[in-house]
Amino acid sequence: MPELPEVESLRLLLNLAVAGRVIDRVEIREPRLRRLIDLQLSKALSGRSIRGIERRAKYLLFDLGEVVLLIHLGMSGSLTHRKAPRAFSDAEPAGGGHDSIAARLDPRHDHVRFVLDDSSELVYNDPRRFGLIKLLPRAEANAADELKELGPDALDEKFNEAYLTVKARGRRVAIKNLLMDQRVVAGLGNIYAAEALFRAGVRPGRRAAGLKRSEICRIVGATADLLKDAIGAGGTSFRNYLDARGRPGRFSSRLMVYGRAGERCYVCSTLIRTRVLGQRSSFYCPRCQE
DNA sequence: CGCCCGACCTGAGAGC
DNA sequence: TGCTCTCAGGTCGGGC
Repeated sequence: MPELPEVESLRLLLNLAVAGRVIDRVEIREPRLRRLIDLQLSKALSGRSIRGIERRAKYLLFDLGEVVLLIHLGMSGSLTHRKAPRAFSDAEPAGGGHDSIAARLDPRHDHVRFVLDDSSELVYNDPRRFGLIKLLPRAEANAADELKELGPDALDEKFNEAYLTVKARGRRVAIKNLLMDQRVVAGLGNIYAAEALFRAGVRPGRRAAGLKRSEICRIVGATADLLKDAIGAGGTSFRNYLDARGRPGRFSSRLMVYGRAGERCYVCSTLIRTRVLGQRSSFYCPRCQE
């Protein structure tokens, strides 16, 4: 699901929508995510104000003062901000509502609702329940198991040619798998690893250790450009990702290889191929990528 | 340590 | 229509 651009787009919208608001209460309808949600969450969060929202890799960190709320969307999670639920008499006539919010989200998978002091709510919806919602004491946030091993953010200056050169040294894994290893570089998933390699002109199956200096350099540059473009477009909606307003990302139409097996490369018209690497489908153009 | 694989879940789409 | 099969944006833990 959401990779760095989707989470970052979400963070920006949520900061506008809910920063400064106070959490009145938290309703947990389904605590069984990959790990059980702490049922004391409501008690621990009620009355706290949301100072701001940060991002590390694909994790959102809600700054609540003494504590930090860590949220990961897994493969299919979304977090949408909804205005106060309408009174029954205001409801849309049957068949009326079309465009709006979360119309595509199945309400059966609204697992957690954070009700705010203006009666709006933040709803966590996640059909596959691979996500994570966890509370951390502020002082221990950086040492949390989920965060302590993360490499530099893919948009960070620290993710540069020298760094990737060192990390690729002696590594026999495919470069795509290396890019998806969150301990090496944080934020890339299956879509953006494939897209970055297309932009860099490097095949996903190439062994990391066998890359030329110039290729490493192009991968780093392509990754940064790609992520900035994707964030600017509000991320990618391949299946059902929706942003905080319940709208799909606009980067989907700009994917060059992901999900395009058998279609023609937009650059050279060669058929896009697919190959499984590390149990994930990889897409590439055999002509544009060496 | 590096690497590979299955597990965790539900739903969409393809094929019969 | 309905069944069965495969696949899906991510981790995590175990085995070698």
